[in-house]
Amino acid sequence: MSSAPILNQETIKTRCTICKIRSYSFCRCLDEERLEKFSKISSEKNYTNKENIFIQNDPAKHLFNITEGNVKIYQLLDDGRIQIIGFLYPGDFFGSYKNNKYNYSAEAIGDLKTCVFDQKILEQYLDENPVLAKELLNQTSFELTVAQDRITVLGKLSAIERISTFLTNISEQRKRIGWQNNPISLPMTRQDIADYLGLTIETVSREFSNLKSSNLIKVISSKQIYLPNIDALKDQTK
Amino acid sequence: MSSAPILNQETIKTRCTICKIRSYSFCRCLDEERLEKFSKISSEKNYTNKENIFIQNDPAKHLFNITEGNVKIYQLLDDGRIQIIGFLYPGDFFGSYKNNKYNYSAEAIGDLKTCVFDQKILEQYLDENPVLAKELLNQTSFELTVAQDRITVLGKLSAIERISTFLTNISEQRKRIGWQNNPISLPMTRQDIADYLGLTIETVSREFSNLKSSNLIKVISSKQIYLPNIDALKDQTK
DNA sequence: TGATTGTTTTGATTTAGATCAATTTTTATT
DNA sequence: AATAAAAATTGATCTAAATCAAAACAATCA
Repeated sequence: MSSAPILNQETIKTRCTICKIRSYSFCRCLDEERLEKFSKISSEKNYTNKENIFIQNDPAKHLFNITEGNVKIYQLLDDGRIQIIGFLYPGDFFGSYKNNKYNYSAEAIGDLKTCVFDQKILEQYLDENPVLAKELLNQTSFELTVAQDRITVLGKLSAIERISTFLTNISEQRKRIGWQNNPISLPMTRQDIADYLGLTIETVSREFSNLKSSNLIKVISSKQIYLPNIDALKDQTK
Repeated sequence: MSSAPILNQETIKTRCTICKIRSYSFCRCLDEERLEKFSKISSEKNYTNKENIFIQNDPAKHLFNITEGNVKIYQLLDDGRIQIIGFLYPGDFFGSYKNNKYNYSAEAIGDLKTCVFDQKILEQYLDENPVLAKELLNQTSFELTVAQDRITVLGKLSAIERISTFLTNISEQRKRIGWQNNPISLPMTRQDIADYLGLTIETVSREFSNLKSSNLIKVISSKQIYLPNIDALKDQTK
């Protein structure tokens, strides 16, 4: 019986060491030794398409890290209007590591695997491992610049500019995490894209058609888009 | 001659200990002893109305903390369109503590006093004082939620909703830092408000007039607004 | 004090994107 | 393969906010 916890420990240790997204996730700053401890304070949790991970204003108890799949985070207004704050990909974290409530709702797009941390335990771990606090600060600062860029997109860009920006950004994000960046796969629906860009589904659809007729995109399938001329597409983004 | 550096040191120490905004700024987490060291790695720098503190894409060398006055941070598109990312008030920090370039431009609104940190020196200090790293992480996380809320404002709210949200947010921010929260002073111009809310100056002006005729605001002077019924104004924000 | 300049307001017109309404296409189910 | 359900596209019309234009108001200064 005494071997059981050790086996378990080994299994947990393995989870982090074999994790495919570690190299571009916030845990990349931890060495082998620290990682072993870190494995123990996290656990795996999976979700299926459209499953809610948490909703806005819930008491914030967890921080999540995507290991596989995609997430949309969004805010709902009381009259039903929705604004998608962001689409998240493997290596991205979401939830809250500190605040008392979640600032947005989170929903799985397709099958999703996450690595979950209890907020309080993570905070303790941060105190003992300042290097992780600094890395989280780095990543949060980067998230902030992304959010600021989005403010400009929503405040100032036209529909065609928003969509061109969206497509080129996705292509760049794919390149960053070492995925195929052309053609790009769009895991979200056209409605999601509309709710992300502050447009209606009809406008998104029309602008996709326009880009298609100007040969700036090639719609392989509605969720597989080839960008024959990324530079020309970038010119559309102003 | 040997007394000069000591005097200087005393002066610098005094600067932090007598600082009026410390209680709501990121340095609030430091004790007396640490604060003394902290004083030495920062310096004071002042600006006048419309003076640029830095511009977007400049190599990021400094982090600034507002001790007195207001700042607008903004992004410029190449065709001259402008989006104001945020208006900053005493206790707010801006610039960059890590990234290689500034993500926005920063300009003084009126007379401005700042506390300036060299990025590299601050980063060293963070390594030695994890408590400050955690506090910066907390504040940056909060900034991120503010930016996310702004994404929803710009993506989904109508003109009248944006302006009502803007006014009630300012009132709440004033309350938070212990200032007069009604009437509120608006240090920025109507054009600035338009560029902040993704609207034109004409639309801002018209909606101010509408709020005036529905008795939801009282324009004491163009930059002094009284909110006779904040709850009713909040209803406008949806 | 009046002249000049900058800021804000108000009015008339235009337009980008929303809304309303069908189709068409894709995906899932039996 | 046929059917149903969901997602995406296309067309016609409408509208909130932009644009264009002018006047009113406020601040600065010689």
